[in-house]
Amino acid sequence: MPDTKTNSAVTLSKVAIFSGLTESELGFLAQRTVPRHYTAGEMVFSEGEPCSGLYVVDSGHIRIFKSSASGREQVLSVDGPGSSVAELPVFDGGNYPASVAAVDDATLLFVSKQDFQALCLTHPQVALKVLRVVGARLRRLVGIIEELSFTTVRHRLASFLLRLAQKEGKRASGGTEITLPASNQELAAQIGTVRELVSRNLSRLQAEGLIQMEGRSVVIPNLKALEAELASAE
Amino acid sequence: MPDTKTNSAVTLSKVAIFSGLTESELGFLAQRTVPRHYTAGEMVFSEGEPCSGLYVVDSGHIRIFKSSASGREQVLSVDGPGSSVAELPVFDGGNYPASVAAVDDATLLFVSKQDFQALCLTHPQVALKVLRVVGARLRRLVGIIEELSFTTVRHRLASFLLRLAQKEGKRASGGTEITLPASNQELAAQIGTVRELVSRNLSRLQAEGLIQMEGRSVVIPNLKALEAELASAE
DNA sequence: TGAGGCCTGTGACAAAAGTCATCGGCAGGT
DNA sequence: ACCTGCCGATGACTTTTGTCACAGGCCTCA
Repeated sequence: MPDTKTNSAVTLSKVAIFSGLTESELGFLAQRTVPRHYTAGEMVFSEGEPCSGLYVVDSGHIRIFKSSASGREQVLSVDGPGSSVAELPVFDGGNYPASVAAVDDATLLFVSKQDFQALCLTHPQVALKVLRVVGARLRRLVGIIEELSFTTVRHRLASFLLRLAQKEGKRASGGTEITLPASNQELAAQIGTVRELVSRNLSRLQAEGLIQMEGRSVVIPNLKALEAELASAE
Repeated sequence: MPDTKTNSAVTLSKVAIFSGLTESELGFLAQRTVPRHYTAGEMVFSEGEPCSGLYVVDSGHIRIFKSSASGREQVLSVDGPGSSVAELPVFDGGNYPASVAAVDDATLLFVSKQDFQALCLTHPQVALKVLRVVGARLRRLVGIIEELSFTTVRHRLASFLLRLAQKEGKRASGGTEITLPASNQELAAQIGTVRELVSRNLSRLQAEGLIQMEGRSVVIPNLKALEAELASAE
């Protein structure tokens, strides 16, 4: 199937860590790539498993998360097309430090450890690109630690809403409109708490007039007012 | 001063990310290296500052930490000789994501961004080594997130004591002996809480017979018993 | 030697986080 | 149409965390 090959190359060219490669190099890599399809919620791999290679998101979204013995989850990152996953364990030889699952239906391209390491040795710029991507990842993790360590659930929720508004907020009648994650359970996992506290805090923010909810859609009438909330208890 | 040059080269050869370089390459790098001395508690750099290069610990120890507006601190890592610091911001061009200070009197070697990037391009293995080191760092951060998100102060404290026992515990009369960080304040920053809770929880562990304290030295009579504590509330 | 600084330990509280149980709504399947 | 399962909201309660205040020890420096 020649289609797979060319499609993969197109996808790869859009991936941050592979930008800058020539067309023939991309083609070479694409040949060694294995596309895998996942249905919503399906696991890609679990923490602790030995790492056999890295993945590139072709379509759909994935979530990287840790789970606790008691069933709680903490989301570390949600990534869409063009993102690479598990670049790091490929290098340090250890197991996957966290689990990854598909959020919606998704297609990932698998690149084996060997192929990728070889590529990095022959193309030093790739390694530098990886380092850049990993830098961003590290910053995000430090940000999560900072929030978990210093702030309250309310604060994290407000901050989450603002991030969402900034990334995908639409101007709507009376404010900025955003769409919450599918469930409060999921939102809770993303800000490091439990379902009930998300529910309560959302209600409270609404009661205070800082947000207006209607199902999963939320309108923020005044971004500044919500931001002020962050400063208050830092 | 010829001493500086050769000493630096000796130090550099012991640094994980530079292992594998030839002697002449190390010498070359050592020439471009600037040794800086810091007294206990002195800041090396603060989060948010633009990143001008990376540091290698020659002697002494440094702590990497975030601080909150209200004055609390969260330690991300404490590193000794042979560790490199801030490898990552060198690559992604951003500012330092956290602050670094000397724990005790320490000497660090400074390597400028330019020199280091050039080195990575001419020596691809260096970039791979950096990736390996960064992998370890990332794992540690994920571990911190996991603990902050899922566990209690008591749990984190027990886990901290066990880590310490494993790393530097000495067999002593009646158990394994370890030495706590200089102050409860510092210990609190390392496990993500406040001074008072550390004090209380240590007292409680002692009351329960899980540890015996005498000043800053702690004897753990039964490692298994303390480990059991971890499983209880995961 | 005495004042100030920094540390620990602790009681009293206040606030936040989390647990448990319940109710009602809304699907999806049989 | 009805059962079942998942989800959201919410009240009641417990546990954990964090804050404030204060007492006392130890050290240093003037």
